[in-house]
Amino acid sequence: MPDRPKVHLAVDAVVFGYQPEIGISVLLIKRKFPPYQGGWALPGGFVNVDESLEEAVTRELEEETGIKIAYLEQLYTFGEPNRDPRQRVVSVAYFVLVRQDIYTLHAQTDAEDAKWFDINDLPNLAFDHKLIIETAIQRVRNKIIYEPIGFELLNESFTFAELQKLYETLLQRNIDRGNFQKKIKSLNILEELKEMRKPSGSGRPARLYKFIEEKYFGLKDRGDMFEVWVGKER
Amino acid sequence: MPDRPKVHLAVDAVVFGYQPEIGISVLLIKRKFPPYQGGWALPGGFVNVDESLEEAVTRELEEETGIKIAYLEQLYTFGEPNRDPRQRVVSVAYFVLVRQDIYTLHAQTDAEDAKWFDINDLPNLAFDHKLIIETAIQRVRNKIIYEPIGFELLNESFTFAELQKLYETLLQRNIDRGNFQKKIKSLNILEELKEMRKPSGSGRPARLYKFIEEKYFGLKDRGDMFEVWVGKER
DNA sequence: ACAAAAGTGTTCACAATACACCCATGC
DNA sequence: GCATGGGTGTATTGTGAACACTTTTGT
Repeated sequence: MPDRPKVHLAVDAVVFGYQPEIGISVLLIKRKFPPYQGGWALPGGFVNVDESLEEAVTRELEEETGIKIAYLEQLYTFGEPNRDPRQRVVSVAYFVLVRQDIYTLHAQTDAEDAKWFDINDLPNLAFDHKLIIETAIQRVRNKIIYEPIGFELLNESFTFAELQKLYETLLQRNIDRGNFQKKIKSLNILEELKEMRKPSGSGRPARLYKFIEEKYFGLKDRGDMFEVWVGKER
Repeated sequence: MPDRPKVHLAVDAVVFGYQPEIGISVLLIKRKFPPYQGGWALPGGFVNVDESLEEAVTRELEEETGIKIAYLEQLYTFGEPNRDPRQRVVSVAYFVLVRQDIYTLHAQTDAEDAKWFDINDLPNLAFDHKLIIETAIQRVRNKIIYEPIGFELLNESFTFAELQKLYETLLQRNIDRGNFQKKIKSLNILEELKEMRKPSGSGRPARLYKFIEEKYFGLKDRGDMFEVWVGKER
């Protein structure tokens, strides 16, 4: 193999979290070194020669933020020659979903170093990281319609109202309550729990449900689709 | 930035072609150098420091096969540490569609070096290229349902029968003739030509159509989907 | 009792499906 | 005329969408 200048390989992670009151957030870190020193950027870093790409992402996330991954998927590889001002760096971007209940980690983490940002209120970003985040948002919005990845953003048990609100946030549209419930129930991928969620004010308590991954794989194998339809409402 | 061992970056292309009598084929090259010398592999090669990933794919395809690209899309990045037996090579895979009418190029090309293979009858492949091809086939099958990429595999003008046969081949199912025609026509992305295609044997001549990209973008912007439905037939 | 939120049932419209029928050509 | 493939029309069925109604809680 001829000796030639080498291209550096990095991984970056777009980590999504969800809070009902806030919406979808992305985890960003403040850079300690140039370029873009002191600026906000995606967590990530260079790949070691002996680790897989997924291992590299997981390691970097652990090192920089201590986050727990609920779902990890390769997003896209960004390789424009000038995306890093100093040298040629190609970055394999991943997107990550984390659960609500461990979302509070950002409080434990050094707030100067790692912070959640509402996806509708992002700061200026280093490199092409704005483009990467936009790509990730698109992907999640598309994917949530035909694959049950939304559950990875909620607690293990959740109510229909919570699930619906997540979908409404992601899809940016209102969904009919009754139809949503019937549709999801017809997919038979949820387990009905005995517990209920007490309402904050008045109102009937809501039943809690749990996503059962095995049931979904059954669906998939039979060729049936998940397909949370795209309601016309609003 | 710390000095560290470098990862090599390559691109590979899964080039798809289509012939009604044969089906979907993939373009492979016979390797001239180790590893896997003399074995069949995807066209591809290392990325230069000053070129984008797409430029690298295009250049390598030009160099190795002289093919003309109708559609190019990034597929996935394969980065398992041992996918190349000698050193760490991460490969960004692309899939490419080429048109029927230039498909005959493979005859001009040195038959010892580059050849089309029916996707149902592939030889042993170097590296993890079998996995890459399988991933590409999956992607094309999914994508053809909701994006009009099928046209890139046909001539510029085509009949409904030809289009339908392509879809039946890709989706591996029979489609009702009348419903298919109505569905595609309702999308309003085709231009009706004056010419007809003379039948090979007996039968009524078929009208020729042309795909108009601008019309499709109109659809997309309005939020309407392309959505070649998945008929239940067969 | 009333408000509020959860959950179920009912109706309507439209689109996918199946399939019948007509059209244009070769032999 | 008949076979062959192209093209259009139509009845049926299934499902999304809208919305009304019932249930269970807090105040």
